[in-house]
Amino acid sequence: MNSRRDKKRANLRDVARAANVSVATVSRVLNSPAIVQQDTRLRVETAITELGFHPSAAARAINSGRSKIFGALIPSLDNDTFALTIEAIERRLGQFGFSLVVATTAEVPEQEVQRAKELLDIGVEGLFLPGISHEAALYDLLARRRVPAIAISYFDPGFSYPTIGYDNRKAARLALDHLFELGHQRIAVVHGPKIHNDRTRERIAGASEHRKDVALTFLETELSVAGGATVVAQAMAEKWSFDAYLCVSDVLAFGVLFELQRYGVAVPDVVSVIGIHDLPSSQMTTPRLSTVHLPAEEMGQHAAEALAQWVEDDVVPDAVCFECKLVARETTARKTAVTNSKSASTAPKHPTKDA
Amino acid sequence: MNSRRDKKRANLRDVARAANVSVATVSRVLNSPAIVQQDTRLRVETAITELGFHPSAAARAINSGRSKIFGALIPSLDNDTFALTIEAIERRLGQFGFSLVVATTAEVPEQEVQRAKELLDIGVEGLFLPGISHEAALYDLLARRRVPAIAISYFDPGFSYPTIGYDNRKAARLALDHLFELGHQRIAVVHGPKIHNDRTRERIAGASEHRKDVALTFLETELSVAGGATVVAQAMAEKWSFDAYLCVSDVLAFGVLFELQRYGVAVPDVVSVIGIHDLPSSQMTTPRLSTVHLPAEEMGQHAAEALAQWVEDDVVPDAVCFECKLVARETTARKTAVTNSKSASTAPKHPTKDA
DNA sequence: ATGAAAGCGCTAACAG
DNA sequence: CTGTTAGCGCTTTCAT
Repeated sequence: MNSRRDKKRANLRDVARAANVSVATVSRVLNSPAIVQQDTRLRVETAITELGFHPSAAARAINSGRSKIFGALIPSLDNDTFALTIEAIERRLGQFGFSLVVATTAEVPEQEVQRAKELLDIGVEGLFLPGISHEAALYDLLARRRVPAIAISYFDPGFSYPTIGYDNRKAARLALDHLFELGHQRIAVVHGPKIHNDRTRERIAGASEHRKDVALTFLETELSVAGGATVVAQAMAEKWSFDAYLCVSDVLAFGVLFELQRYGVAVPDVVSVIGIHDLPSSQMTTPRLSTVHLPAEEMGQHAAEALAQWVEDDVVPDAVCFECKLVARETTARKTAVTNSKSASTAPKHPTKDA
Repeated sequence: MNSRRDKKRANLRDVARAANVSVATVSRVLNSPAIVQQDTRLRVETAITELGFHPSAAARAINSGRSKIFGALIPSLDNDTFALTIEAIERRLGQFGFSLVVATTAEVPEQEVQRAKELLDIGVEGLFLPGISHEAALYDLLARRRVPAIAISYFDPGFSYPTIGYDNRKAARLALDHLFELGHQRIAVVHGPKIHNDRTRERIAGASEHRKDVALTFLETELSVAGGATVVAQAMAEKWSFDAYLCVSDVLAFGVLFELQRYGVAVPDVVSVIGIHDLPSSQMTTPRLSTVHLPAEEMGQHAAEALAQWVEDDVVPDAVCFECKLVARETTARKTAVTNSKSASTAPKHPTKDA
């Protein structure tokens, strides 16, 4: 039978033989063509193309100890939260001759460790991790195997690994300040699970820091569009009344916005909604989502460069904090004096406890 | 200075020495533990853990000729079109001990070839490609290097590589039939660039096949939410009047829906909108998007299994066509007898030419 | 059941 | 400038 693996690839020796040179010379035209004589080089090059020779990455890796592969451990590609950043990383990495293996962890810590092991086993030279709160086992692994890692989407200059991200507290503060300035007082802070997600925790903390006269109600839900919708459905059912929803992630804001509209609550006339992230889709909702812009692609690019330089030149990257800034679009507006809402919230009872 | 690369990892020899056995034995406990005696195995195993030994993937690859890595060439991770599928592939692949390197091509053919080369150079054992229309250079590459590849999101049992996907024509036909049955006659078919995208072409073809009494206007735009919005903006400006928008991709449908709403055009009362794909977000818009469901994750899983089996057992996978089915939600409704639209379309002029 | 030794495809001294 | 020769870390006969 004619298997795919019938004839084997040409190797250095084959090329050397065909070009009548030594393997070393072939290796040279591959790696430093400049130092080999014009005609020998040409001879070798034709031999290479004629034999359809391609150097084996494995063999190269075994010698150099370098795989030229990085790994990224992310919860999911589903919601756009990491997709943009991953793509930015991948693109930039390509320019450095690195490839990226993506491993999704579904935000399950044990799976994260497991996947990290697999990545290290295939020989990745470094890792991108979201945030800094991970299993001790993960950090043990990294330390033992001396694998460089960069925490992204998070900033903490004091952390043992470089963090390249944004000030998540500030992002939340910007959003809250905006709502406050518009006169909103009773604000629902919608967020995903705090556990295993330091970005979420930081943003919640940022909102909490706000010392002014606002009543904050923290509502935890699944980190998804559906999760955002759930929160609103609950608020309507319980007849909670909020001036505004501060969604700690755009993804949640989408769900909140859509569900409010489903209930016929006018946004922003009756209720304001703001997110954090500025995903591409946030410009496309109706009304367009107000949010805090996180420079995710810029961050991805920088993280890629930083990790590449780290393993290439052994320079440990500095922590970097990218500025986030308010993007006030159409889902936030000044609070109207009288709440002449056609919404279901008839009893403006204010909840005081987390859901 | 204390570089990261100071002390080197333990290797087989180190373990062998520590356990007082030969390297062959260590290799055996690694690969076929059953055939080595209980106590020697234990001795070796403790040595392994004590030295923190981890086999080098590169060395293993060089011997086996197997990298246990696949590659995926996709246009982008940005819009969700491939994100779900990629994630499904990645997950399933993990269970087979394979990793996935993702390379994005921005739908630029030359870049696709370039990225494919890079993937092959790092030694991927197989490739996932969207659809079947790619540069001849890409197929040359695959043929010359004898790399298995599976075309996804597309179905053509006669194609030289296995296709695992859906009947894109049928998907479009389902959508169009639905609109027709609701009484819509003047239909805008919104699609991304036909060039380099056979899914788009097939869906357009599927819509065109419809032999009944409908007036189809094909509108090409960028394949993005913004692209969908653009089409509507243009239609409003030109005062084109459509009963319905058949968007060949949910992504476009989002843009169309949002922009119609921005213009105050009631969906579905005045205009119906339908997409194709059934992305997660399509359940979350207001009103919820009618669409044709494409089982993207199922497909991804199957493609992953198929490619894994192909390289493991040398069985060329069969082409598989996953069923797509109409999901009539809230953006499509029966055409009202009188078009009492509050939209800007005052002159129901019907365009006859592509934009 | 275990060991010795020959590679796998390539890089990197070291000679010349 | 080019060739010779050790390896890199592991798998795999082939003996024992």
